[in-house]
Amino acid sequence: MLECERISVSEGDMAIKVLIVDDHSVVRQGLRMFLSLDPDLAVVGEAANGKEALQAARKHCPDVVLMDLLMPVMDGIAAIEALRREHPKIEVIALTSVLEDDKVVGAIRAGAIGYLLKDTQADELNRAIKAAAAGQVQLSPQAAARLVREVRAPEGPEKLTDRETEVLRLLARGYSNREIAGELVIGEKTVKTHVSNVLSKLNVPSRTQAALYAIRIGLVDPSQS
Amino acid sequence: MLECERISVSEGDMAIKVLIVDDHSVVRQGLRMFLSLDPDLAVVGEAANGKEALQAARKHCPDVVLMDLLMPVMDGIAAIEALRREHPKIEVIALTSVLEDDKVVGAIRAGAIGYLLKDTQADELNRAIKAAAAGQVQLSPQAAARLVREVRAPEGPEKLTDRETEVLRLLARGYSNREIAGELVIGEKTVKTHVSNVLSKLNVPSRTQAALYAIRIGLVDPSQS
DNA sequence: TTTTTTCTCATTCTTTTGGCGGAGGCCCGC
DNA sequence: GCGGGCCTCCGCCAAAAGAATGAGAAAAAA
Repeated sequence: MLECERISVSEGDMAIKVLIVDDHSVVRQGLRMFLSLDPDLAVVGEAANGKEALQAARKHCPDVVLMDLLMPVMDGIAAIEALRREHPKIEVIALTSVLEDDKVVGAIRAGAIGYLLKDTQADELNRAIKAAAAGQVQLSPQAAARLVREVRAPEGPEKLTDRETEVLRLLARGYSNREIAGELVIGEKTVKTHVSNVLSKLNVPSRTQAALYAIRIGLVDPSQS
Repeated sequence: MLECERISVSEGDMAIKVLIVDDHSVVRQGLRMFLSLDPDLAVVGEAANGKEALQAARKHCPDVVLMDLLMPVMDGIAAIEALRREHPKIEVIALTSVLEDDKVVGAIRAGAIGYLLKDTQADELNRAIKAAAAGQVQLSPQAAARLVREVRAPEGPEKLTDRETEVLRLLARGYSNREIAGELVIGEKTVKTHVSNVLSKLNVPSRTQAALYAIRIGLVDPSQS
């Protein structure tokens, strides 16, 4: 069903086909330059967001995908999931400029085999790609550190207590801590405690993301308010 | 940017293009019948909810939109706001079965030029559409009464610039200022300026509420993220 | 060509948020 | 009776967010 073009790689017969996904064309160009120095690698396509990445993957059938995580239209993590679901044989290396705890875990969980920072040296990047093509895990040391911390936390959004759910509900309607405190007739400090617990349990870094979570799971109706 | 199909109206050259938005296909059919009796009017499209309405508006570029207020997915008032923001030249007539105080005001504030009940007579409806196309206000007497009570609320969200909209879009996906800055390749200070402007223009006190607004008007899809 | 808008960045200051640790009271199940 | 979870609150502290204002540059509109 998924027809991949049978490209004849210009150099060598076994070059690793790489797809670059990043919303900044500058970055794409930069990566292309990096990778072109290695005859074992062949950049077969580029994409500016997750959606394009899926299309490009269908068309070019790469061995490895370099995927930025912060992108418009379709976020990198979502793209990784979709990509892996559709093409289990394609390995994905997540590539970001900043190291974010939740992103690391999210990317790995979504199916990435590697996680590198954009300031990675050219040769390290090349090695990582080759490792990925061989199905070997390749993490930047920092990313690995973040990961182990999470690994032993078997994860899965923990259950919220009744009170926490209530706080989340108000939070997701745009209430400030003070307003929530007023509404629930408790102290603002208490609210902060609850909010902190909610953020930690949901594993999100900010109240806005907690609000988005609440909306996603239907805790609140965004059109009401 | 927004290309509208250059349709050649079957009858007459200056027929008023009307878009019907209602979640009940029966109602849509009924309205279509009503309006087809008048050669000056041409129904160019239908939509079942706010989101479809936005798409349909982009595609068909109507002169007047008949908008039901009670709809799933995207509420009518939110749709009016989004529609008016995107196409200031399109006039919207709110159409409901029941008269509700807050809905009237909300609809007008959102940018509707008219407010009619669904039991309106065919000829009155036609007149209202023509009036709306000419930029004239047309309210049902009852609606007018409710409105005057509320009249002096000089609100109305100001228009966001392209950049501000972009910032809002990211903000509504839970991005921090720093992340937005990284994504747009600008300084964090600049992002803060934009965010401040957005909050001020939307008249909301926090980024979370701005995010909720963005979701309400369909700027972002909460299920993606 | 002016004028206006937009985008950019900066500084300063206040408020809000969020993390971390501790603590007392309460109720429930073992 | 005794842990354990839950709710409540406290303080301290660092980071983030937000308001207010100014200002240069580029682009668009007049």
